This record gives sequence, C-alpha cells and structure tokens, in this order.
Amino acid sequence: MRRGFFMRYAEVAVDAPTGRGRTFSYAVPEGMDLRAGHLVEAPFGARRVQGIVFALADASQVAETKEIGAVVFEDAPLDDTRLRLAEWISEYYICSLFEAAAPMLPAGGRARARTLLTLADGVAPDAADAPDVDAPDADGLTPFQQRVVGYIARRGATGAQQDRLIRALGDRALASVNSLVRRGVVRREYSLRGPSVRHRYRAQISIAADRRAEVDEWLRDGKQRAPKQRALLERLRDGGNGVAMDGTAARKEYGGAVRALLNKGWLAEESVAVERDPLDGREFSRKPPPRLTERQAQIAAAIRAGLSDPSGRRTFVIQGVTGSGKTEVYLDAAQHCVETGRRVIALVPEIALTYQTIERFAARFEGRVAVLHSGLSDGERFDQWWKIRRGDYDIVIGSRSAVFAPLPDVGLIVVDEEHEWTYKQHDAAPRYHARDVALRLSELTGAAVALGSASPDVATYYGGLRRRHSLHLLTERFVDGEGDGGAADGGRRELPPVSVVDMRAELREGNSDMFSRELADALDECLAAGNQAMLFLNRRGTAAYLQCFGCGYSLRCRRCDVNVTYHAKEGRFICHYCGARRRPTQMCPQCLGYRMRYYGIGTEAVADEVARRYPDAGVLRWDRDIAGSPKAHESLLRRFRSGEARALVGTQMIAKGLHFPQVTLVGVVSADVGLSIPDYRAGERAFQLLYQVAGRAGRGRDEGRAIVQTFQPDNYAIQAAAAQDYQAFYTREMAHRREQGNPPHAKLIRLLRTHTNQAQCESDAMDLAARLRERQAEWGYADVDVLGPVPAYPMRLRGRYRWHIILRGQTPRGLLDGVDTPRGWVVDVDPVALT
DNA sequence: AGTGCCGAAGCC
DNA sequence: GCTTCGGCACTT
Repeated sequence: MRRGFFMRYAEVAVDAPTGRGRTFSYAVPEGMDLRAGHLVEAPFGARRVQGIVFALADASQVAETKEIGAVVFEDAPLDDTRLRLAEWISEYYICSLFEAAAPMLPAGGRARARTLLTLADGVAPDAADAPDVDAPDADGLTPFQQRVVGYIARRGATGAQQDRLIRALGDRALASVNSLVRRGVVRREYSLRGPSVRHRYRAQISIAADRRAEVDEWLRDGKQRAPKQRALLERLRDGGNGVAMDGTAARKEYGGAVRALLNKGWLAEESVAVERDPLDGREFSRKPPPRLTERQAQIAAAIRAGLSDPSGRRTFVIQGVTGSGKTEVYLDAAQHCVETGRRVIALVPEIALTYQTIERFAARFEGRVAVLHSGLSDGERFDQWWKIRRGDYDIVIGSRSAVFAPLPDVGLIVVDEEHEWTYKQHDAAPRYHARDVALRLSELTGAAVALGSASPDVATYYGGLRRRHSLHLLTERFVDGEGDGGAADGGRRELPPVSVVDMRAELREGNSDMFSRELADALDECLAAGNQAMLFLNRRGTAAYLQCFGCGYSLRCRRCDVNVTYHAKEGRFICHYCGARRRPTQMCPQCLGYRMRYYGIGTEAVADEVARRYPDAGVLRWDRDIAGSPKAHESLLRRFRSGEARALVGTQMIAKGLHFPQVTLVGVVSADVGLSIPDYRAGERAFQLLYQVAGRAGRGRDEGRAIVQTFQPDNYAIQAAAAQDYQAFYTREMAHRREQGNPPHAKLIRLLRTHTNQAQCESDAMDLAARLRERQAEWGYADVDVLGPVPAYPMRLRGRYRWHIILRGQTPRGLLDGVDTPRGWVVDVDPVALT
C-alpha cells in the first residue's frame, strides 16, 4: 500500500498487555516510509516498546498522538493475510493483538523491553547486608524492602532486572520497588534492545561496472608496476563477467592493493547478505515417486480437485492406520500444489520423531524445502524466515509454529498426526492450536488443508461425519522396506493381534513382577528368535514415588504439589513438573521413622529389569531423560535399527511415527498411567497412545503381536485400542461427550489463576466466578456453564498455587465480551487438558 | 508492564 | 492530619 498524503497516522498493536484487538494511534514522522505489517519501536507511557502497524489512517483515535520511533526491518514482516490472521487469533484466543502477531515475526525479531534497577547514588549497599534482621534500620526500610535493596546491591553497577527480582522475591517485591523508587533509594531505567539477530553480511568486491573499459586498457598496457593490483584485477576480469571476491579474503591475499583500487574507483565493494541454510550440504536419496495404490490415488485425486476449486470443501481428513501410506498422499498433493504455482506448509508434531517424513519431503522436492525447528541457531532461523518470505522455497516443514511461516501464496497445508496434543500451545500466549490456525488460514487464502491421523481427534472426525470436512479412509496396511508405507509392490498386512492382560488376575495368582507371564514368555520367544521388542510405559524414572509405610507420607516436591519420581542413575528424586531434584531419605520427614518404601515403576526400572533378564540383548532406553537433542535421537534410532540393541524401553516417544521393521513384539507394561486423571479427554488420550503403540508391531516381513498390561481391562479406551477399532472408540467416546456436554458438543474456555499465596489465589478465583455468574444471570447466557472454581492439578506448581474456572457452552466467549483478562489470570480457549 | 490516582488502613 | 499499601484504570 502506498502512503498517500492523508495517511499521517498509524494504528499500532503495542507490546503491552492490552485488550484483544486493541491498537493505539501514532503519528507517522515526515519522510518515514511506513506500511501496514511493519515492526516498529514507539514510546508507550514512560517506556519504549515494539509495535506492529495494522493500518494506516488519515485520522487518529485521540487528539494528541506521539510519533513512531523507528522501523525495525525495512521490509514489513507481516503481509495482509497474516495481519488478518493475527486479528482472528487475538479475538478467538483472547490475547493482545501484539501477542497474536508475535509468532509471525522473524526469529529473534521480537525484543522485550527490560526494566533495570540500580541503587541511587549515595545509598550504601551495606545497609542491607543483613537482610534477615527483623528490626528496621536507620533508613527506615522494612525488612522486606531491605531484602529488595540487598538483591539489587548484589547485582552491582550493571543493575538488577526487575522481572528477575520479582521472580526471585515474589509478587509483592514490585510494590516495594515502586516505593523505593519514589523515595529515591532505587533508580529505574528502561531499555529496549534491538532484535538479537540481523542479516549477516559480507563485503564483496568486483570491478566497477562503469570503469571496466579503463581497467581493460590498463591491463593491456603491460608496462605498469603494482603487480598485486594487476593480479587482482586480472583475476576479477578473467573470472568472467561480474565475478566477485569476498572482501576479507581479497584483503588478506592482496593487501593494500584492494584499498588502492577502491580509492581509484576501479573496484566496487558492496554488502551481500549471507544465507544460513541448515539443509545446505545435506544429501537425500532421491527416489522416483511410487505408484499410488487405488485408494491413495482416489484420495489424492480428491485433494487435487480441492486444490483447483477453492469454492468447494477443501479440508480433507485422512484416517489412515499406521503404515497405510498417508505420506505418499501428502507428497502427491504437495507436488500438484507446487506444479500449479502455489506453496505448501507441512506441519509435523515433533521434528525429532518425524525425521523420516521430513527426509521424504526433502528428497522429493530437493532444494525447495525449508525445515523450521528448534535445533536451528537463531541466525539460521532468521535467514530461513526471510528466504521463505521471498519465495525461495516451495515447501516449509516444521512443528506447531511453522503454521506462521511467511510463505507467499499458500495453496496447501498438511497437518500430519493431526490429533497430537503438541499442536496446542498451552504455556504462553497466544494459546493457539496449529490445526485450527491452519483452518483459519485456509479460509483467508483458499488453501486446501489435509489432516492426517490413524486416530483422529474425535472433534475432527465429527467434523468429517457432519460433512464439514471431506473424510477419507486408508485402511490397507503394507509391508515395506522403509518409511511410512505406500509402496504398491509391498504385500498386504493385517494389523497385529493385541492381547489384554488383566494384571489384577496376575497378582491374585501370585505374580507380582512388572511383567505378566504372557509378556515374559513373549519376550523370551521374541529375543530368542533374534527379533526386536519394544516396551512402552508412560513414566520416566525408576520408582514412581517414595512413601512412608508407617504414616503414609510421600516425598513431595518443595515447590509443586506432586510426588517426586526416583531416578536411580542419578541417585536423586526428580520433580517431573519443575525438574527440581531431591536427595533420597531413609528417615520419614513426618513421623521420623525408618520405613520409607519405593512404589511404582518407570522406564528406568523396566530397562534395568530387561537388562538383568537378557544380558546379551542390548537394551536401549528412550525417553526425555535420554533423548534430549535431535542428535541423541538419531543416534538411538541408528543403534536400534542396526540391530545392535534388540530391546527398546520408552515412554510415548517410541509410539510416534518411527518405523522398525524388525520389531515383532510390543509390550505395554502399564496402560493405566494417566487414565484416571480427572480430564474429559483422558480416555481419548489413552486410546490414541495405545492404538499407536500397538501399531508399531509387525511392520516388517515377520508377524508381530502386541500385549497390553492393565489393571482396568474393562475400560472402553483400552478395549477399543486392543481391538484396533477406531469406530468403536469413537462411538463410545462421543456418547460420553454428548452425555456430559463436553466438546465437540460444546466449547470450553479455561480461566486459571496462579498466585504464591494460597488464600489470595482461592479468593480471587471465587470473586471472578461470582462476577461471571452475575453477568451470566444479567445477560441471560443460560447455555453457558460456569464450572468451579476448583484447584487445578497440580494445585501448586513452581511455588504458585493454581485455581481455575471452566466456562462451557455453545458461546462461552460471550461471557467474556468486554472483559479484560485480569492480571495474574491465564485464559486458555479450547484447552487441550484441564490440569 | 509501569504508573499515577484514590480510598482504606495504619500512625502520631 | 499525616503516610503507606493495595486495587484500579490508563498508556496513543
């Protein structure tokens, strides 16, 4: 958009906790070339903050405006489509417009304002050296204010960051700081650092275009001295037209000759952006696209049709069992999309676990694929971002946040394993679901969306049955050498038989081992035959908890209201919520007796047990403790695939997307973890996990089997997973959802209050719930339930108490219209878990 | 998020 | 009648 004479004002979403959709008017300085989508810096109150220009206008909201301070990147990071998308996110997920747009900025582009605190001149830091003394000192500071001064004093001349101080000393430290600043004891300063990442440039020299003739003539005349200048010029000339050399290298080699020629004007030097590309130099084996099966071809044709007719339904749900070749369908659709001149975003739940999928995209579209993942350096991500925006790639593949990639002309969005919970961001605003953002992006751009899963989210499947989406089944499963199926020349394969073992019966009959007799026998047989086995358990560590046999006390985290899990290798108890470590204790801290016992098992214990029983099998453990980085993943993957290790013990990580042809036995050591948590989606979660785990067996030439151990053999989710029957699960689950009025029959919004003080937390939650109920009565929102407040689980996390209110109904959002989120509250729309 | 303002509570 | 604290509205 060109800024006309009248466009003297900009509507800017500032990086401050404003209400949803809100912008502030700023004057555009004379001569500033400002457009919608620009990232700017602007004064806001006493501070300077970043902002995003959403519109230019010839009038302002207020009489007096301040001026935009600076434009951060010359090119506007957000295009019109993304501005509209941010508006929707702000409204739908109830967050500020800036928060909504922030994930669409180039990596490292967002610069947080920092508040620095220093002691004012003349304040003796030693006045606060004894922070725990109760009596007020000569300065008249309260003991707590002394602690604050002490904290700042310890940071010295550099100053203390206010947000860190508040994290260290608690919320009330802010009030003390305010009072200390007012009294002149503490000085407060603000800083807004620029983006942490910039384009990397290198100097490049070449013969100046307009002096070429002169240079040629000088070189022809063989008599001149200055041999270095001559050598450099000859090299640049003979390299062909417009040949250039790196400036630094040239100076190193030719010394002063460079400077001399630049001064003479015969050489030109310019800055060229250096590209940092993580896939550069990696090779992918390129295979011709396989012939699609009849079923795959039908689905591919439907998507192709959807790609060329954006007026029809263009969301395609592909329910395909593990190994049925969904990826081939994605690849075909992607190819068609690229051939028609549009681009593709492919989302995968977790890069490290879906590396095979990425490799297949990279191989099919060599050199045209950008991979976005957390393992990249900021610089790599930054450069990728701008290249994607320029249209240098046809395909962007990445996890959740890749849905915000600045790809021009998006024609297709693939969401692989669409049911995965990692697609929902729950820990920071915007609390978006990447699949739902993709659907919205599709509405804005006309792009088609392919949602693939073996066990779709019941809400997605419901959308398919209601014909909101186009629903397709891929039921045949194929044996193949490598990758996620699809080879038409492979043989058909039935799903592996799954048996459910009742662990209560096992106990009654005197077997208290972690393995039932059936699983133990199957392991013997599998390993003796030289095959591989995978054992699954949804808990890391060795023992689930340590409890006193005398008084019932169990060892808990100091900052969270949960038991801590024992990790034998480290010899420590670890809190799985905050990571805090505790030493083991033999004496009960409560009754001072010596009867502490270890209860429950984790992956570490299972791996140890397998290693004890089968010393020669080679046991690998695969969970978050082991596989922290993508490198570690790859190395584990290689060791298991090569057959060097024949047993793999792990958490849900091993259930996802990986393909091991030699695995003939999958054992679920305990299917029960997480099944009894108070969450309406517990059943769905258990089903998805078990369904996937069981599907891991028998993907090669040998038959496979799966054994599920459980204390709840009658649970519908476990039974349906064992029967590998999605329909059965769906029917039962939907009946429950309907009965209880839960999604997809209603929408949920979760309001979470956290506070270091338990009573304050609870009473704030009570107050808000009461206000909402009043509002509900007044406005007549009879179809919205205000549930709670109740303590969230865990009730305390990282030292903060947690209470929440759940809004449930057809339009729960209406109750929050015009309500700004109070401080200390988190709003989560469509929460993925109610814990 | 930071800040100024206002009323309530604390202090002499 | 004075100061301090905590909640609240405003920032363009």
